[in-house]
Amino acid sequence: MDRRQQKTRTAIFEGFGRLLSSKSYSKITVQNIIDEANVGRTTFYAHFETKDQLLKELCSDLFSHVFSENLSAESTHDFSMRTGNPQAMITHILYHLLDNKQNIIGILTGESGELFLGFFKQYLNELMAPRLLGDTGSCGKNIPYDFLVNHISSSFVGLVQWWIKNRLKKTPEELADYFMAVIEPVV
Amino acid sequence: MDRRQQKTRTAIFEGFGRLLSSKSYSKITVQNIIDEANVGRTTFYAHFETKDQLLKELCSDLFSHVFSENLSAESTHDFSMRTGNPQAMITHILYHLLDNKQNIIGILTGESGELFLGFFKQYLNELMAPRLLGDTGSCGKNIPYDFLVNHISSSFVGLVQWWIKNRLKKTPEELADYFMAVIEPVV
DNA sequence: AATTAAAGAAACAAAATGTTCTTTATAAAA
DNA sequence: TTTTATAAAGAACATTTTGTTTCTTTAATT
Repeated sequence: MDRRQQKTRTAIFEGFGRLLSSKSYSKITVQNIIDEANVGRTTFYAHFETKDQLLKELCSDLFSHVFSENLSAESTHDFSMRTGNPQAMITHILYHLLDNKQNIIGILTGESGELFLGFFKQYLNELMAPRLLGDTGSCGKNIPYDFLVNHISSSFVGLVQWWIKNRLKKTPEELADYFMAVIEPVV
Repeated sequence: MDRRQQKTRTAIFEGFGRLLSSKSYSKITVQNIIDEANVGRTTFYAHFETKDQLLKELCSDLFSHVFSENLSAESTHDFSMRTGNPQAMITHILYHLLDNKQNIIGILTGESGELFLGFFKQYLNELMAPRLLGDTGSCGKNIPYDFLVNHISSSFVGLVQWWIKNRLKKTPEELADYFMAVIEPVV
């Protein structure tokens, strides 16, 4: 793919990311993005149909990265999280949120954090929650399986919200402990 | 207060509510609201500074109603939910969501449901979660109290999301059972 | 019936949107 | 290198939305 396209795409993502940590999604205009990314108007619309589309693609980028390596699919060689060891998996995801070159925490901290966590939850529903639950579901208590999946995802989103609200004053390891404590009885 | 103001305010709320069940918040323009509510432009701006302001006030209206009667504060004479009996409390809230003349389910079902559940969570944090937890916190496991409060609120929001996603194909009683099953070990 | 306050209509500048066209720069292929 | 093709920039445009203003009409309170 053309290097120019790559550069433009990156510039837009980065500019958008910077804006998102300083103002809310709904208040960000295409004009702002154009100015911040320093690209032409035409160029923006050549890459993204709308601001909403940009948002979606950014989320894909962000979260597919978070869930990538080892975590998704069976491609993993890391036996520590192949079966069991949910603790490791959770810590892993949280570090991924922290780590990144991209601006995930910045974006999540901004006014539109909730919006992103909405997308995040979709990924959790597909990639994390089902791996925490056995195929079994919980305690045979007659609770729908997808209710439990949803519960775990919601709880994880809640965890992240709490973490951010408390200005990251906890390590991923501590958080994993908390999470397991409230979720373990279910899985 | 002047009846005219009341009528206008109601007209705007209702029109806005109708719009919200058919299109997403971000795509709704002030012009749409004006047309739908059938009030003058000037009138709208006399009542609400911005669309965001309208949103906030609508949420206040909606959720303060849901949490009102008996539920909030000590003003309750309903001993069934004064202490304990969380089951009753949850069922109660869920019925309130269903019941209403207002369009809560419609709004929650619309594209901006998440947005509203964000506001909803704030109310839960203040009014529901702390009453489910004793003053004690959980199992003495060294987990921050406000983490647990947040966990419960997140879980409840998740429950409502799941309920809506499944087109309300569960009774509040059933949902309360599910909720207690996943949350009881914590409280 | 007189006073007060709200609603409605019309018009406005400013900003944002999405599109079209031309020119310039950059990458890939020969 | 030279050629070819394609992406980006820039400018201009009609539309739409926004938030305000001015003025008139209508309804409530006293």
